[in-house]
Amino acid sequence: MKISELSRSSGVSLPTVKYYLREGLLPPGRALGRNQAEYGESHLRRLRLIRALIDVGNLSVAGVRQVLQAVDDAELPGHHLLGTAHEAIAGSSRAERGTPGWQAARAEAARIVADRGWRVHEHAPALDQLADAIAALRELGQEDMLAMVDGYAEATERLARQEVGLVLARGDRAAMVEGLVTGTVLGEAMLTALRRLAQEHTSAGLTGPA
Amino acid sequence: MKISELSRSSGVSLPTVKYYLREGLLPPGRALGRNQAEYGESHLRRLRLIRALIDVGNLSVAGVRQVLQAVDDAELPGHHLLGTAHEAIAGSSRAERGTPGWQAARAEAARIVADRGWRVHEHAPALDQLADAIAALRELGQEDMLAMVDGYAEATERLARQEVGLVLARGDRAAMVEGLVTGTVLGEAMLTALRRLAQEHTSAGLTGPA
DNA sequence: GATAGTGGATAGGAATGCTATCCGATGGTG
DNA sequence: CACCATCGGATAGCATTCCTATCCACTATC
Repeated sequence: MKISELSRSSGVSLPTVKYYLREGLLPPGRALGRNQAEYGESHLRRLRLIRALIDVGNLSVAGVRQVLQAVDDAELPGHHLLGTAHEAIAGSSRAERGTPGWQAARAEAARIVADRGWRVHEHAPALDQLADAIAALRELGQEDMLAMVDGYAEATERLARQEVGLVLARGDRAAMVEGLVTGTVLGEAMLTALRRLAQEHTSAGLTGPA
Repeated sequence: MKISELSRSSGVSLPTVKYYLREGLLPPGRALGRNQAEYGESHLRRLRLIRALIDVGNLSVAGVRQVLQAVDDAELPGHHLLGTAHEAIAGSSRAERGTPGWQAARAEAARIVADRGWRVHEHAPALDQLADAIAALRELGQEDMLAMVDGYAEATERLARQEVGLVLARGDRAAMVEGLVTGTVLGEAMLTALRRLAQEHTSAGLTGPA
């Protein structure tokens, strides 16, 4: 198919498709001439993945590129792909790191993980994010909220087992890789949406009107 | 304290403090003269909250303003405050809504919530976000990931009970309001960070090296 | 009474994510 | 085989967001 059809059937405007091509999110089509190229189903599929990551996953264009490069790297072990996805999701935190308070929070994050017996990369971006949140709670004098950490950890551990199991249940590597990325990013979107709904339901039941 | 001291002790640059004042995130200080004003502990506290919402919670300045207005509205019932916080977090989704596929996903989201017996506002932004994720998964041919929804819902329901309980355990309204906001926003940050760590641990155990 | 700092206003700037326009080449259409 | 839409490729512009810089007249303080 030509670029205009790719644009039409994906719902992404033509200038935007060109932009994604420029940015290397979308691989170039098969060149038919100096100014003609053909795009296939894989391009359409890729375009949909890009939109899902940007629209639903709130990834930046740079983050998407990072993820897709990892997806396309056939050599990369699945485990590293997950790390790449996490880095891309994480984006660049604006939080102040390096202050004594943050360092303490960071150590606390490492201890929480170690106490659970979780083996994670010591430079995992999620450790820093956890430290960001802990440091912020302490700074705001909301340390009682830290009591939730255990509950969060237990819940996420159980969920991670299901998620990883689901991805591994797929046969081939390509499907697993896509499942890993979508599961990580879109799963997070589902989880946070459901959390908000559960909060609303619970708080309505306890504090709101009938 | 004067504005420069407020800037110094909060770690927020002076032009940025002025910017937050302009934007109405930070209430003006008590005017001492034509060009002097005094700021108190409450300003420092508010400034820290602003930074936490922006840095850790990834809220936009507009979202922070929305949340803070609700926080300051002493009349607003707690339940509505939660809704405001959710709206501010949600931001403006770029996802395509209104397509038949999305409408179906939206109906599915409503059914999931109804099946659980959750009573939520029918226009809750989180319902749309859930629909965004469901629609994206379907469009990408990853419907097997939808099997996770039950697990997510159950986990978030249990967590929400703990969270709401924790906030209600506080005595006065002001503390509850702040706890609600920080619990919603920073709790989400903690939950997602822990989810990533749990995923990394689990996937390492199953697919990675010892 | 110099000087540093103040509130207030306005302008500038970097990053992000597109969108618009121009170009010359080409492909299908009649 | 002429024509006009469309193509790829490139460059420029634009809207938004979140600050940052500069200027100003004034004032508290040393």
